[in-house]
Amino acid sequence: MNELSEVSESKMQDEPANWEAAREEFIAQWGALGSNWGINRTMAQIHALLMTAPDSMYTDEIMLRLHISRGNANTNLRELVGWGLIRLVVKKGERREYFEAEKDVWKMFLTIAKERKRRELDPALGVLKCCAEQTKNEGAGPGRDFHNQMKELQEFVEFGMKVSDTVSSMKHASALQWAMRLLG
Amino acid sequence: MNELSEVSESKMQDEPANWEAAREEFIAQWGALGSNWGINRTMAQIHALLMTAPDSMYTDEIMLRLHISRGNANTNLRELVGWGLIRLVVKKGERREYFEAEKDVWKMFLTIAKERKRRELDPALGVLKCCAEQTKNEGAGPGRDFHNQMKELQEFVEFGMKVSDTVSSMKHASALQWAMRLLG
DNA sequence: CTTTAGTTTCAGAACTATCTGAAACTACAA
DNA sequence: TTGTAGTTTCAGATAGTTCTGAAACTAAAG
Repeated sequence: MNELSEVSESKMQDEPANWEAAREEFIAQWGALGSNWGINRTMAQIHALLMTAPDSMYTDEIMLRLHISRGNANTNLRELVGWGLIRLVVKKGERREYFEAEKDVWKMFLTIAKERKRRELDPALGVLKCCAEQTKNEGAGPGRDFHNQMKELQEFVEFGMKVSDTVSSMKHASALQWAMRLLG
Repeated sequence: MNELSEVSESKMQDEPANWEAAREEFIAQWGALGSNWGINRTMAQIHALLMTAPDSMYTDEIMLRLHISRGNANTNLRELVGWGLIRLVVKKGERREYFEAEKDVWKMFLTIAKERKRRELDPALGVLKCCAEQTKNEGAGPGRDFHNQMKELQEFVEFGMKVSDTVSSMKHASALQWAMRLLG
């Protein structure tokens, strides 16, 4: 907050790795946050590392930097590729595989939203549909109430999914425009 | 799917606890889903149980029904009250505390959205702000790139929070109307 | 075919989150 | 004050998740 004064000098050349301190912090914290997000720590850390990497990196660099084992690095890199949050790059004349993160914030958001929908909404919808179906012939009374409740929840979830799909299909610009109208 | 035929007979009176089978299923599955949602299983199960309960219930009933210990029941009931997903009811002339769930879907959604924002967005924003602040004097180069990236993420998260707040402050009806416009 | 650099797998270790059960506590009533 | 019904707490047990390290595997190059 009050660093305005002491920071501005001695900055440019003396400490080439200065921003690296902030980066280190970011990687560590982002990893911790991963837990609240249902993403495991290593996966979040690798993502943070690659997101902030000036150049693409290969497995051993990542292992070294984060002090993790080969197995762990491999599993989580693959998982991240699966999500679409990082991609594999092959460099001409090089045998080993490099990885780089998607840096576009909107694309990142879409990827995460899609995956969360798949993991959270889809299975919930399945359960609700099944329970509603099983009780569709209940007459008046608690059975009917239960059925109605399942139905209501089902419709709500379906509705949410439709909104999510609509937003997902928007280009960044039009989403922004739309949101501005909502907020303004 | 093809149960239309065999279900319709023998339904109304013979099996008074028929819908209970579907309810049992719902409770079990909802509990399992809790994991993907960052909510622990017991908490999700208690919530499912109370959501589908015709009447309010007290601790011992819940313990019995879900086969959980008193400590566990107590902790998770308190947690649910904390979230605002269930509330404590005191019955005239009765000493013990009863619990009942909020059944309005929209209110439920708002409650969950608010809590998730608090647990997922707020801390992330903190990290981003801190990292952006620390590097605000970086000149051109990787340090500046890092700063810009943190800034971009920060703005995106803040934007998301604003949208979320706006939607949260809407009445169910107007939210619906707004969403229809988006979808239609 | 053999060597070498790199990738993948997996059993068990380490760690984390959740749950139990029993004891301590609270507060009302006799 | 003592008894009783109900609530809360918490140390240790259990279950679930993630990580390690080493061995098996793959494929390019000699």
